Amino acid sequence: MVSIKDIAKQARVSISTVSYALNGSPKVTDETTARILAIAKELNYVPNAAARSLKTRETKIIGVFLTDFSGAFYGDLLQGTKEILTQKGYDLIVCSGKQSHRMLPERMIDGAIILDETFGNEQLLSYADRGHKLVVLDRELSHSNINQVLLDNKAGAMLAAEYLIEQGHRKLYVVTGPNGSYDSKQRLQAVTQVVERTAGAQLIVIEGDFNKAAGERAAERIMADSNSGLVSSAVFCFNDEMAIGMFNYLSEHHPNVKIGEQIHIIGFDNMELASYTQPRLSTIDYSKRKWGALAAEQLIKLISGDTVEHERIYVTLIKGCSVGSEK
Amino acid sequence: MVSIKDIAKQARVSISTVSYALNGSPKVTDETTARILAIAKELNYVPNAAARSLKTRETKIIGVFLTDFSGAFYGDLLQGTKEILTQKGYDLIVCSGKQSHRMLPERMIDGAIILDETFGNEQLLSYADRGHKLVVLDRELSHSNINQVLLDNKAGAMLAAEYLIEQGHRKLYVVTGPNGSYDSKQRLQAVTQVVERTAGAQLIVIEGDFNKAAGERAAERIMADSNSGLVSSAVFCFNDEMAIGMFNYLSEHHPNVKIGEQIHIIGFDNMELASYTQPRLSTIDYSKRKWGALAAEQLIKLISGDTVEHERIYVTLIKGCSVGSEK
DNA sequence: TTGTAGGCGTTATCAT
DNA sequence: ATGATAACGCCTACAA
Repeated sequence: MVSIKDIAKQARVSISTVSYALNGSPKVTDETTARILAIAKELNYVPNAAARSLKTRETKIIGVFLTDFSGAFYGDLLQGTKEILTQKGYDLIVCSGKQSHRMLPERMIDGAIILDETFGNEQLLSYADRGHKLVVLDRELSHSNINQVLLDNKAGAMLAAEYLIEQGHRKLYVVTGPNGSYDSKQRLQAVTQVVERTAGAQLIVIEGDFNKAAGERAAERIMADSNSGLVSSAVFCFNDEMAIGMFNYLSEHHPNVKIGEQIHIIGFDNMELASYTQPRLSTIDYSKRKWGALAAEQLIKLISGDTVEHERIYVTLIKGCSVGSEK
Repeated sequence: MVSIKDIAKQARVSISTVSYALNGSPKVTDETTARILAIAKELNYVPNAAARSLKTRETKIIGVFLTDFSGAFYGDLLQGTKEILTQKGYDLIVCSGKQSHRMLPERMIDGAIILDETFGNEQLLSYADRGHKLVVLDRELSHSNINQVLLDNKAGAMLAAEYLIEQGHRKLYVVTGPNGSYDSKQRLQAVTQVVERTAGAQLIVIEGDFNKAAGERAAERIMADSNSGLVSSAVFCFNDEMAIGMFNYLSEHHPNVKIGEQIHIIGFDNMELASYTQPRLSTIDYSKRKWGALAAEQLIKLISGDTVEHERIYVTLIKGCSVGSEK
C-alpha cells in the first residue's frame, strides 16, 4: 500500500508537506503541490479511510438501516436520500440486520436514518446519548440528537376509513401490521376514532404483519365470516402488500367473488404493484422519494449542529376500483 | 469517546492487558479479564472501527455495488448475499453511485460484488491489481483477484427465442438493454443465432435501456410498423421492466389490441410484477437469491486465498399467456 | 501474568 | 514555505 510517506520520499519533501499539498493548503507552493500531485497520481496513491477518520473523527458516510432488502418499497426512498446526501458531500450505505447495527457505535458512519423495528428504542437513545445523530422514520423518540420524519399515519388512516364509510360500508375490517409497529398502532387508533363516531359502524381487527401471507390469511378469515352474512365487507389493509396477498387469495380460492363489489379493499403505501392489480387497488399515497430526501436533510442539519423541528410527510387518497359502494 | 485507555485507568492495568482481555487472550487471568470486561460494559466501551482496521487492515465488511436502488429487482439477490455473509462473519453494505466507488480503494470494505455498469473495466482491473477482491455479476473479466458469477444469458435468450419460433412466430422484435450492457449483448447474440438458423424468420432490433419508458417507446414503434402488415408481431424484451412498459403503452393507446393474440411478448427476469400482469407475462426465470448467495461465497473464498472457478446461474422458461401461437 | 513501546496512515501543531 | 513531531485508538512483539 502506498502512503504519503512513499510520496514524501519520492518527492524529497516531508510527509507534512505532502499532506498539505494533497489537501490543497495554500501553505505549499503551487509548484511543489503540482509535483506532489503528479507523483501521487503516478504511484496510484489513495488515502486510507481508516487513518483519516481515526484522526478527523468523521467518515462522511451516512447509513440507512432497513428491516430487509425487499426493495420494492424502498427504492424511491433511497434514491431521494442519495440525491440529497451526494449534494452535501456525503456517501450513503444501506444496511440491514442486527449485525450491522455496530456501524453506528463503532463510528463507521457519521449518522443514521432508521426504518427498522429491530432497533430498540433504548438502544437508539443510548446511541444518541453518546452523541450519535439519528433520524427515525418509524417511531417517536425525543432526544436532542434525534429527529423524526414520520408519515402522517392518522390522516392516511382517516382518509381510508372515511372513504369506506362514505361508500356506505359499515362493517369494516382492518388488517394490522406486526405488534410493535408504530405506523400500525397510529393507523389503528385513527380508524377506531372514525368508526366510533359513525353510527352503526363496526370494526373488526385482524392482526397482520405487513407481509403478503398475512393478507391471504386475513382474506380466508373474512370469507369464512361473510359466508353467513348478507352485508358485503370492506377491508382496510394497513399496507399494500397485505392487500395484494388478499387479492391473490381471492382470485385463487374465490374466483367468483368480485373485488369492488362483494368485497372492498383499500391499502396503504401505493406501491408500484398497486397500479397493476385488477381492479386497481385503492390506497394511500405519499412521496417516498421526498420522505427519504427530507430525512437526509434533517440528518445533515443535526450533524451540522443546527436545531431541527420534527417533520411530517403528507398523504393523499387514491381511489381505485377495489372499493365500490354498498348497495 | 471511551477507549481502552479509559478502561485501563479504571482497572489500574495497562492498555495492553485491556486489549488482550477484550480479545479473549489466554495470557490474562480469567479474573482480571472478567473485571476488565465488566468495566468495559459499564463504561459503554465500543471499539473504534477505524483504529482497528488501520491495524488489522480489514473491516469485515463487503460492499455490493448497484446501478440504482430501484430495488424491485435486487431484493432477493441482496437477501441471498446477506445470509451467506452473516454466516461467514461479514457485514454487508449496499452502495450506489460513482461517489461510493471510493469505498474499495480506501479500504473501507474487504471486497466487492459488482452489478453496476458505471464501473469501468479498467477501473476494476486496476483495483484487482492492487490486491482488492472482486466478484462481478455483469461482465467478463479475467484476473486472479476477480471471480465471475454470470447469468446464463445465452441459454435464456435461446429459450425465449425458440419459444416464440415454436409458437409459429417468424417476425421477431427484440428490445435490447443499454449499449454497454454485457447481458444485453449476450442475449442479442443468442437470439441472432436462433433466428439465423430458422428459415423465414426475421429479426428486428430495437434499442432499449432496461427501463419501462424504453418498452413504451418500442411498443409505439412496433404498433406503427404493424399497422400496415397482417402478420402478428412477437417481441422479446430483454428484461421484464421494458415488457411491463410495453403492456402499459398498449393498454393505454391500443386497448383493443390483445396481448397474446395480436401481439406476443416475452420478458427476462421474472420479477414479481410479472405474475400480476394481465395476461401473465412469459419470461425467463432464475433464482436471484441464489445468484447473490453464490457471489458472496465466491468472494469469501477469494478473500481467504482459495482458488475459485467462475460460476454460472441457470435459467428456465416461464410460459405465461402473453405469448400465444401464430394462426 | 502484566507492562512497555512501536507502528498502522493521517492530520495538525509547532518550530524552523 | 517546509519539516519534525505528537496525537488518533488499537494491536502485538518483546521485556519484565
